[in-house]
Amino acid sequence: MRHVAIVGRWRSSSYGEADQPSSTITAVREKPAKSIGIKQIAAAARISIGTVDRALHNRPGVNPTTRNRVLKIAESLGYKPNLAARNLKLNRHLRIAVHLPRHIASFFDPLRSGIREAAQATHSVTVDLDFRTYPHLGEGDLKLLEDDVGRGYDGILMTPGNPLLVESTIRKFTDHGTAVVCVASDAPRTNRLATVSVDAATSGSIAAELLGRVLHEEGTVATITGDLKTLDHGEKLRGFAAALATMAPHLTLIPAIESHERPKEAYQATLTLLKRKPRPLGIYVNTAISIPVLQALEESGLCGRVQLITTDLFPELVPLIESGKILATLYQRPFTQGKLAFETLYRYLLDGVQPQPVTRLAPHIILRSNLPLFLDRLSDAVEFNDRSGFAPNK
Amino acid sequence: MRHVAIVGRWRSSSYGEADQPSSTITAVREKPAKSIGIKQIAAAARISIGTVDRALHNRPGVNPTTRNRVLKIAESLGYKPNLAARNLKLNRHLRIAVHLPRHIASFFDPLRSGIREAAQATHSVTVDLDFRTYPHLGEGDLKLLEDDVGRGYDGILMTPGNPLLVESTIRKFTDHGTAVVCVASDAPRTNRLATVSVDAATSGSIAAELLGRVLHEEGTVATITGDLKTLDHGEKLRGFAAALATMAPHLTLIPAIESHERPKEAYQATLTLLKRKPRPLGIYVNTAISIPVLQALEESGLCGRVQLITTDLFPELVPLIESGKILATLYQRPFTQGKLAFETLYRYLLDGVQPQPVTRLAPHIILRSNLPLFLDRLSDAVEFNDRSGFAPNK
DNA sequence: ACAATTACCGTGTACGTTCCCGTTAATGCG
DNA sequence: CGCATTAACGGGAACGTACACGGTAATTGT
Repeated sequence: MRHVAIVGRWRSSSYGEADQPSSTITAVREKPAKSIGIKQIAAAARISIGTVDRALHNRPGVNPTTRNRVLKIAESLGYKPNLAARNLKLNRHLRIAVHLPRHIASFFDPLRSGIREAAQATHSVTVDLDFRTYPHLGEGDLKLLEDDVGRGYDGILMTPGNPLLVESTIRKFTDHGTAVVCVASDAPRTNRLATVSVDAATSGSIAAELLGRVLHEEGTVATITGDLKTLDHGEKLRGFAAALATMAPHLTLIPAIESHERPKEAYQATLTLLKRKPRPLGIYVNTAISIPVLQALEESGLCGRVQLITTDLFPELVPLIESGKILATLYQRPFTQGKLAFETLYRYLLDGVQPQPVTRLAPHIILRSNLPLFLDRLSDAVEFNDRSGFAPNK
Repeated sequence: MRHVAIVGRWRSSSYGEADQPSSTITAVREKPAKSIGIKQIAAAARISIGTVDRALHNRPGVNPTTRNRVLKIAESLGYKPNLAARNLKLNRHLRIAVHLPRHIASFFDPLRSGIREAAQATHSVTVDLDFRTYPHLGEGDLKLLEDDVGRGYDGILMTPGNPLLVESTIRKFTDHGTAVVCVASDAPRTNRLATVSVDAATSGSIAAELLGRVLHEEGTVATITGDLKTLDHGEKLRGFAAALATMAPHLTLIPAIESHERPKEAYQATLTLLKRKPRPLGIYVNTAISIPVLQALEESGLCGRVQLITTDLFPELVPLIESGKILATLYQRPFTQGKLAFETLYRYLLDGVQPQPVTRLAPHIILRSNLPLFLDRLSDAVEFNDRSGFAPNK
């Protein structure tokens, strides 16, 4: 596919540049140039707009000589296609299914909001969003997915629970021409178009570095993880262990404790953990189920004495961070993840932009000092503004 | 101004919800409903599209009875205006001037990129971006601004150097109908529409909290600031001092040292600072001019022994973070700031959405462990993709 | 030589809105 | 009653593009 190198619309002027007289700033025009379109090109080339259209889009049936002439003129005139007209003509609507678990709501609700926000910001194309919800990661998701295979969606957004099981389903989607974008977790070695997630290994590394910086004495640290079947949790632990070895050699790691996302298990595990000798100096909880851990700490009277790093942000954590009982929490930015995932899918479907396969964003390190900046995100479950805006002007 | 409550296009279905039979998922339609427009409303109401248009937009010349009827029908049919068609008809182009200093390039270049990216993502409306550049914050910016007052811009993006001086200029712009959005720094108590910036006070607080957590012994910490005339730097110091008092009472603050953004001054100041007794345990550099500070530390052989927190991210800092000579740097996310500032201005100009006056984003805390995730942003000075995308399909 | 094929190009319509102008019917006033 | 005024509405052109279709000239076959 050929492209004309279109000169952008950006003009710039300088002031006080040695090699560029400041008089150049008078060169800016008062009124924007009459926007030039396919018609103006046709007039300049003395041909019809149909030919211009064919030439610009590399469609067959146009003489290579005239095509080049058109491309030249288009470039010299600074032609930029009117996207409103284009989108109006080929009246597209995108149909996108969104498959996400209900729990943990503090994470997936804002993720959904991010998707909605991005979809709403989409001017000029109507987007149909179909939200599908299932109880937990890896519980009933496959069945729900399979139901949508034949429905002719343009794309779907999903969080793969067990990457191995969804592979064939993803293939079915792509075979039907449906683009699949993973969000919040990856399903590598599948046909998925792209993945947007927080870099899990880095989350673990940050936790290790923070603990290493704060804890000066020699000792042990522990991790409490959710379910090791999900790719993310294993990645976090690997990052944690690796960073601990290189950046905090004075701390040794107690083997990971798996809580299987059950509060009871997490609570019991923490209690037995605190009875160990020597008692761990720090704990890294890499799942959102951190409240039972804190409860166990509290009941043991060790709340201030064991440094704690948690994951995600939800209302119950706020007072604990404010009081210093939690050193830091690693915020996985669900809203941003959703927004980015949608934008990736959207640009692929509409502009054909092949996205980079994985987008890894940096988690936010939330401390006591920057906590206030994140509090507004907690209450925006319904922040979506549905006034569709009839009035265009004023 | 009246609005019809438009039902959104989002559908949702559940699985395994107790009070919602899973059979509801079969209710989704295979093909998207024929998108309904002003014409369909007219047909349903047995009137012409002209009247429908008038009714929907509260234009005069329509009987209140029929207007209400139209609004009812529009709502029941789930009418959503086709923005592409709208934007095509009222052929808008936005003209926006962007006034930013050239230095510090590591900050303002990505900020410009963010603006460009957001402007490019704007489908369906052509945006003219005029970049104006002046050497430094507060040097010649006013003159350049005044030149643009009468040019009829729809909006301008700027970084106020000295907030007091730009007040009258901003007023002139708004008097001419030009919306002003500040980015990276604020000009409070002026007519500016909105401000997008990193919360400076929080930056300072984070620095203090980190130092307080890492330094256990009693001692002193120092700050090296740029120019206290710019609002941001003062805010950072206030945040630093406040957080130090509440969260790290074992550390006492040495009065701020002003470097006036000159490397030489920063270098000298650091040298004399290091000769003090007791020697400071930590230093917070709240401006991007941190290299001279590091040089002074290096020459004094104290590089690992004094905890250092810097600001922003540029290539020279990378090895210093990797080697642990810098504890952390507070990244002000220029790209995101630019993108957000543009989006704010855009949504106001186009949709009339009154933005919230200040948007404060959280700075990223860059440590050694999460540094790799930020490295790609360093090389994207020319990441702007200028292929304007002729080919709509495929 | 003429017909058939092909390569190239012009024309027209539609997309959904906005907005101007024209039309109708009702009202006001002398 | 006749005419002007006005409220309420219909009709239609345009915005810039994509694309189907029809047309013309050039090329080929016999």
